[in-house]
Amino acid sequence: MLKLKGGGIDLERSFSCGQAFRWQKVKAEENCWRGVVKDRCATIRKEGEILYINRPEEEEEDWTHYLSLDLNYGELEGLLGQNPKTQPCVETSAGIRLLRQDPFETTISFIVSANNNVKRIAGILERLSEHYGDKREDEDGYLYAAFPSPEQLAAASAENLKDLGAGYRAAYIQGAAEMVANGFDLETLRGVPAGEASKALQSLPGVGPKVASCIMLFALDFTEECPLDVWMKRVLRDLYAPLGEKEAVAEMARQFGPWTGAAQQYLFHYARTKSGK
DNA sequence: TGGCAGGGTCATA
DNA sequence: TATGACCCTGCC
Repeated sequence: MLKLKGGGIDLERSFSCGQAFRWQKVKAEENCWRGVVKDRCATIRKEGEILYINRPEEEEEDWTHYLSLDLNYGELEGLLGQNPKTQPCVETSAGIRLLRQDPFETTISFIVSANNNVKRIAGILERLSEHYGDKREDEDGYLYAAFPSPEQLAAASAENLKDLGAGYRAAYIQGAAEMVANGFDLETLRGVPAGEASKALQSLPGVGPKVASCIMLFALDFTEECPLDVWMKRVLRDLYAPLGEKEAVAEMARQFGPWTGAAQQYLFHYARTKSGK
C-alpha cells in the first residue's frame, strides 16, 4: 500500500473535470476512486490529507508525478484570487490537479472527445479498452482492461471501432494509432517549441488545434497551453470582454505564466459547475 | 417525444 | 477564411 501526502488535492474534481475519462467513484466508500492509467489500475482513497493507493511502494514517484503532488497549487490559487473576475473559481475548483497522462492514451481520448459529450467519451474509451486492451488483475483481484497499445489499436478495423460507438471518429482512431505504431514518436515532442509540437500533432488524423492543445497540456508538460473549447470561449467572453479570443488568451498567459493551463482547468470547471453540468 | 447540444475536425469553395 | 457534414448518445 502506497501512502502519499495529498497536498490539497480534490479527487472528485480532478478525476471528473474532463481531463481523464477512466476514473470512477467507488460507491461503497467515502472519497475513494478507482481508475486505469495506461496499463495500471489503482484505487485511491483520501483520508484527511493522506492518499492511500493500492500500488507497490516503488511506484511512489510515478503516482506523485501523475497526480502533480510535487507542485504548489497554492501559488495558482493565489493568482486566481488576486483578480476579482477569476476569484470565484477558486471556491468551485480548489483542489483540481492537472494529471500528467500518457501521450498515446491522451491522444486517442481527445480524438474521441471531438464534438462529443463526456459520458459518451468515457463509454467509448471503456469499450475500446475492453475490446483491444490487455486484461489484467490488480493486487486486490479486481479485473480490468489496460488501455490498448498503439499496435493493438492500429490492428483494429475502422468498422469494428464504429461498432463500439466511435462513429465517424473510428477511422481517425485507427489512423492515428497506426502512425504512432509506425514510429510517430509523441515523447520527442516534449520541449520543442509549442507551435512546432502543435503542428506535428495536427498531422495525426482527427487532431486539430484544440485536440493538439489538450494533448500538449495533459500529456506533454506544455503548462502554458490553454485549450479553447466551447466552455472556455464562453468564459473568456465573460471575463475578458471586450478582448477577442487571441487577446484574452495572451492576457491569461501574462497573468498566469506557467500556471495558464491549470488556470484554464479551474475556469473550465467553474463554467460547467455554474451551468449545472 | 422531438430536437438539439456535445471539451472539433475535415473537406470544400 | 468560412460553412456544413459528420456518428450517436444524453438530456431537456
